[in-house]
Amino acid sequence: MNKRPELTEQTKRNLRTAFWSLYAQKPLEKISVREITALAGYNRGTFYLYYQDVYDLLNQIEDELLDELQRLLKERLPGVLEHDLGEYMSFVVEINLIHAEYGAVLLSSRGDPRFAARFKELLAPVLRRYVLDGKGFTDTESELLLEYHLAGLQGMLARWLQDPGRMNLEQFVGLILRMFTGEAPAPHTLEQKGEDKP
Amino acid sequence: MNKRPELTEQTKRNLRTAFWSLYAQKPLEKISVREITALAGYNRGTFYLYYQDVYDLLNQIEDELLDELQRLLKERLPGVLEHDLGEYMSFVVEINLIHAEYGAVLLSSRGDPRFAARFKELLAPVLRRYVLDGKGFTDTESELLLEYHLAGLQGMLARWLQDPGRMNLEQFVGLILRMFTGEAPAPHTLEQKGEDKP
DNA sequence: TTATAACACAACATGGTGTTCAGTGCACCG
DNA sequence: CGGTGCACTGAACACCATGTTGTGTTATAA
Repeated sequence: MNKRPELTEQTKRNLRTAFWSLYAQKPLEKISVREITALAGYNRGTFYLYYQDVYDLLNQIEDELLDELQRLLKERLPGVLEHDLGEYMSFVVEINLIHAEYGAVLLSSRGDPRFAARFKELLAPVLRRYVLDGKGFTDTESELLLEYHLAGLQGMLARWLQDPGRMNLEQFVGLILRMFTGEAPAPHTLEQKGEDKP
Repeated sequence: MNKRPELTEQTKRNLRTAFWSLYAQKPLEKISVREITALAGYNRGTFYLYYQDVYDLLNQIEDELLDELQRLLKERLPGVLEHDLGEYMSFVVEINLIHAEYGAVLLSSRGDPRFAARFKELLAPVLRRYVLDGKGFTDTESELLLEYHLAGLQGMLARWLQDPGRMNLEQFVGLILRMFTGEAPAPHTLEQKGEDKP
């Protein structure tokens, strides 16, 4: 089986594209296999050659995104300790910006809470180390504060992705770091635009 | 119609209880009307006398919770400005604790993102005023930071509700306020247990 | 006592699901 | 060329949930 990988990949991609154009419009539970294949121009049976059901299709999209995020992070930033948190978060945000079409939906309130949970799990180790470790928190305190930062970051990222044009990447990452460090509010360092060079 | 209000209310309650015991176990999309009525001991048609479908049932539960939350807040804390943020957040957390069985599920990663969004909208005005206003933030900055705090608060609350026994209410509210004020980490003031009396 | 609200029971058309299987067209390989 | 096999079609299948409807039964409120 799979003698023509490029053809099958194209078919899967077509189905995925069709699904996504529907998912961007309406909730998952109202999307049928019939609709997807009709939109993509395939027979309904073809869908089942590649996916078990609609949820499986969404899962595969999510898996790919998360895998790529993790892969890129490990590839370009091997050993987080050697880099600073700002560089790390910059890269996280950049990657999300590349796939903004997906992330903006999946992380939003119309999205999939399970995807958001997995996204947060991916960032948890870094935040734990940089934001919480060595600050003398109880285990319970750490866990709760970690959740605060993870959920907050995810929520703010989702909102920024809705319209990234309103604030540039450097300023946005600055906001993130400000929340991480618990710095006293000094927003005017952010208000000045331009002059991003160190 | 509705000549016997107490009976119909009991029936609706029975259906809701049956639904909830299913929702606590498995995702919404795998819960059928047949299951609910079978568990509650009614005919399937009875369900449609009171609810349009399963989503309608969930929505009614959510509406009731949010309405009660808003009602209690307005009733006991009329005019937020006259009270301090600590009192307000204490009360918010208390109310959530009362309905922990619902909130812990609805706000969790297994829950309903739309409910979480509505919950956040309810708290948005207070946070905006107390945490962000008058600090010189840009509109865009305010909106993003507000989302950070709302999402963070909601996430941390959801996690705390999973097992409220691990940290008492005062300490938990202390954590929340710490995040709001962006105070420099001084966790040891929280670590001391007991001595909750003022 | 009687009207009727609350609910049961059963049947219905509709539509999605997941599977199967014979058939078609195209690509690649000898 | 011509054969082999893969990707896909088309149609049918049984199954199940949906939402609705019509006809009952029962208990209670007036």
